[in-house]
Amino acid sequence: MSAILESFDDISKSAPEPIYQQIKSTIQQRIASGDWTAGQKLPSENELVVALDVSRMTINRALRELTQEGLIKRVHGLGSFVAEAPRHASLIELQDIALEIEQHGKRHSSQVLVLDSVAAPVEIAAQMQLPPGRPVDHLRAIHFQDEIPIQLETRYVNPVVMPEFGQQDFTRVTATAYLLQQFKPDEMEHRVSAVMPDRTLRKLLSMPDGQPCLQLNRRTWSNDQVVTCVTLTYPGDRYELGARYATDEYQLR
Amino acid sequence: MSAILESFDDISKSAPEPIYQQIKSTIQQRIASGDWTAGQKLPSENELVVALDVSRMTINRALRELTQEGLIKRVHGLGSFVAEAPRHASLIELQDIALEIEQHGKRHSSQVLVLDSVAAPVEIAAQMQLPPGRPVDHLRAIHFQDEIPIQLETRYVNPVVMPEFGQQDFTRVTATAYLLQQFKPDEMEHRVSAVMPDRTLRKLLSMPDGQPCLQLNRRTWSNDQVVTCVTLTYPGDRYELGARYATDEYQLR
DNA sequence: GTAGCATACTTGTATATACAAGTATAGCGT
DNA sequence: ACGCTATACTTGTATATACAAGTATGCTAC
Repeated sequence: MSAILESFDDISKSAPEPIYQQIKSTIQQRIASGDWTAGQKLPSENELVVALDVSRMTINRALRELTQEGLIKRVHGLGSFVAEAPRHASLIELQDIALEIEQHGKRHSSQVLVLDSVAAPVEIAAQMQLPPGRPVDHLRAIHFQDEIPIQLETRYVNPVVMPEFGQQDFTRVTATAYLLQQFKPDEMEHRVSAVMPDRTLRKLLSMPDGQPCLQLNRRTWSNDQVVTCVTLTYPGDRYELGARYATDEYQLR
Repeated sequence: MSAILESFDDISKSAPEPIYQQIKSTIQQRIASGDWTAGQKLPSENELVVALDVSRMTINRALRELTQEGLIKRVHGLGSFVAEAPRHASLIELQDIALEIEQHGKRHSSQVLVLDSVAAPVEIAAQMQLPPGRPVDHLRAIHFQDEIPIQLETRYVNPVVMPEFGQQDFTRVTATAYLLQQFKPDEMEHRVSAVMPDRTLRKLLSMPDGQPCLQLNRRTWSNDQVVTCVTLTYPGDRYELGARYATDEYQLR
């Protein structure tokens, strides 16, 4: 029990990050690391109050938001518990494919096909809310899970916001991981569709004839500017997007 | 200004629903009805405090959660504003297809192909966490947007939880709408995949040869029981799933 | 005129407190 | 042995209060 509470050592009241966020991050890390396993009971709010010397409302907010994000489950009158781990890539969160693959116990590798700067074609310019022809960084890479191609990443990046992007080595760190380090997205848009691959795409993803692809298009904003827009293409037979979460309240709109 | 505040008439402190939820619902309705338009400024927290005679923390919680759900946007030091309307079906929320189609100004109709009770096949039983062979209600329906087929719905329902399901007329009200009236889901799971339609499916959806389908599988829990699991199949060329939302904070896990 | 400062208003976070309501358990009486 | 109750602990919600920090506006000094 006290072993669990020791995880919360580095909560600082004068940190730039708010306290409730620090608590959330700590719990997230413990769960992600496999340190806390599914079904395990978390300390009660009151235990955390005395352990962290923080108001109960602050802890309540942290745990409530974690519940909404599906990381923990709370039962009125009983306690808080680590939720079952979702088996699929999350549609909700921004996830680094390398991390995701490794969390499933497989090996990730990637190959950069293209990394250059191009004049934005009209569709891309429209997506990025830039005038057409404006230079944008362009990346095309394949990601492998145990040597099997599982994702084609086609990404455009606004060089005004991310000037160093073109100089990175994306075989060692994925573009997603790099970008997440560099900025904090404040808005995202996801679009999911099913498409048939052309011959090039089929070859790149080692796909048999007649198999569809699942395509995820994501735009990411920071300070009301589109920082990056990316198209992730998955072989339909090898991948599934998914999400599972608690619905504290849902709505029709 | 006061016209806006009049929307909050029916907030009751003794209602079974919590106050913050009533506030959320009120705002959601006003936005959904088109009453409040994108970009419009909402009353400040303090204005709502005096208007509703409710603590600021309660209002703060309502607005904070609406922000997280992408319905409104808040700017520190400036105010709260109605967010831009998302253009696509949301992956996050449970959406009634009839409503969604009508919100795009089109006409919705649907045709029930099958509505019966069957012994649960093994895959369905597994999905619904029931013993195989247990009777489950089974619905198969096509949804049309302006006479064009746009979604095939294949649904299984746990009759223990929803005993009246088999007796409904699903040409007048969709199964989603009916179920949403009947219970409050407390957990959901979504899986999205790309599949090739077989001949039957191609015919039902009036699809040309060689076109893939986007398939959304959703399970819905209430009180830790699977109430319903549904597979929604869309023609790949006529539909796109999407979501856009603010990321108050995102995380890698 | 303009730069800079003061101010008023906004949201963001944190606290202490209170009561309601759900769950499990120990212990009592029969 | 069985059922009921009291109790202790849990989460859920609501309030009043406080301070921090961001934004816009208007005023003042130059």
